[in-house]
Amino acid sequence: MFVGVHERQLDPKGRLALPAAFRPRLEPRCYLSFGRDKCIDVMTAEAFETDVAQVLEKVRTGEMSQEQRRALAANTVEVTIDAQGRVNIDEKLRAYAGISLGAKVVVAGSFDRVEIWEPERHERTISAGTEKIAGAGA
Amino acid sequence: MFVGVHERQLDPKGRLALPAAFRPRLEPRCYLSFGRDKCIDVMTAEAFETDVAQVLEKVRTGEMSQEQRRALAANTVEVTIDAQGRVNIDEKLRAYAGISLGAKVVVAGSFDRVEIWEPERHERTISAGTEKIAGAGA
DNA sequence: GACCTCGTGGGGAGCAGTGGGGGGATTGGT
DNA sequence: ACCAATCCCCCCACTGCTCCCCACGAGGTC
Repeated sequence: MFVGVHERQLDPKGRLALPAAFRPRLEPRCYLSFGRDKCIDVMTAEAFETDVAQVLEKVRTGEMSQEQRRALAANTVEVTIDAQGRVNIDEKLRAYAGISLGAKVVVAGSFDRVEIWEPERHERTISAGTEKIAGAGA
Repeated sequence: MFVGVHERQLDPKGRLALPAAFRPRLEPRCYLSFGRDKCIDVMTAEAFETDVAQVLEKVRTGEMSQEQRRALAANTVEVTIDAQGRVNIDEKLRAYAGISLGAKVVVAGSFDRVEIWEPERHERTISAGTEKIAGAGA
C-alpha cells in the first residue's frame, strides 16, 4: 500500500527522487502515465500490466476504441530507477502535470499507485477531499 | 510492453532507426504491415505468427474471405534489422502511411506492437483518444 | 557525538541517431 | 556470352545526448 505525502524537488535534469519507502515495490522499473486530474501516475510493472490486459480486452469487445488504446500507450513511459532511486520525468509528462524543471512537486501514495502532483493543485484536491471525509464523519 | 512515443526521421534511403528500447523484442527480424487508420504496424515475429494463425482460422470458418487473406499477405513485409537498429520502409508502406523519404515520422508503442505514423495524423488520433480517456476515466 | 541513510548536484563516458561510402549481386544491353 | 551500369545492402564514421557514476550535505538514529 502506497500512502503518505512527500515533498520533493525536480533537479535541473528532470529527475525525481522517489521516496525511499516506495522504492522496493517500484524497482527496478515502473511505468509513468497521464493520471486523472492532471497528475502523473506511477505504477508498478505488475499493476500496469494487469491494467493493460483489461484495456486490450475492452478494445476487443468494442467497449473501448482503438484511439483510446493508442492514447493510453502514447501517454505512458517505461522508466528505470537509477542507483540513487530517481526516475526521469519526461517533458510531455511534466507539461501535462504543470511541473517545470527544478520545481517543487508532491509525491503522494494512492494505495495501489503513486501520484506526482504540482503542489498547489494537490493542496486543492486534498483539502476538497478532506472536507468530504470530515463532513461524512470519518 | 511497447509504450511511449518517439520522433524519428526517415533517411534519404528510406531507412528508419527503431527506438533502442524496442529493438530487443523486434530483433533480428520483424514484420511490417498495413495498420488501421493509415499507420504502419511493426510486429514481432511471434505476434505476427499468432495473428496469422487467427486469420487462417477465420478463413476456415468462413468469417474471413480468401481475398482478405491474400491482401494481408500481400501487404506485409518481413524485414531484418541492421547493425544500427534500422529497418527499410518499403515504398508501398510509405505511400500507405503518407510518409516520404527524409520526412519526420512518429514511432509509437501500442502494447503488443509498434506503429509508425505520419506525425500530424498521429497527433490528431492521440488527442482524440486522450480526450475520451480524460472524460471517461482510464 | 558519530555514523549511516537519504536527498541533491554535477561531470564524464558510452551509446543512440544520423549520414555517407564501398562492395557485391543482379539486370539489361551490346 | 561478356561487359557495364545500377540498385541495394552492409559496413564505417561522427556528433550530440542520455544515462551512469561519483561526490557532497543535511538530517535522523543509535
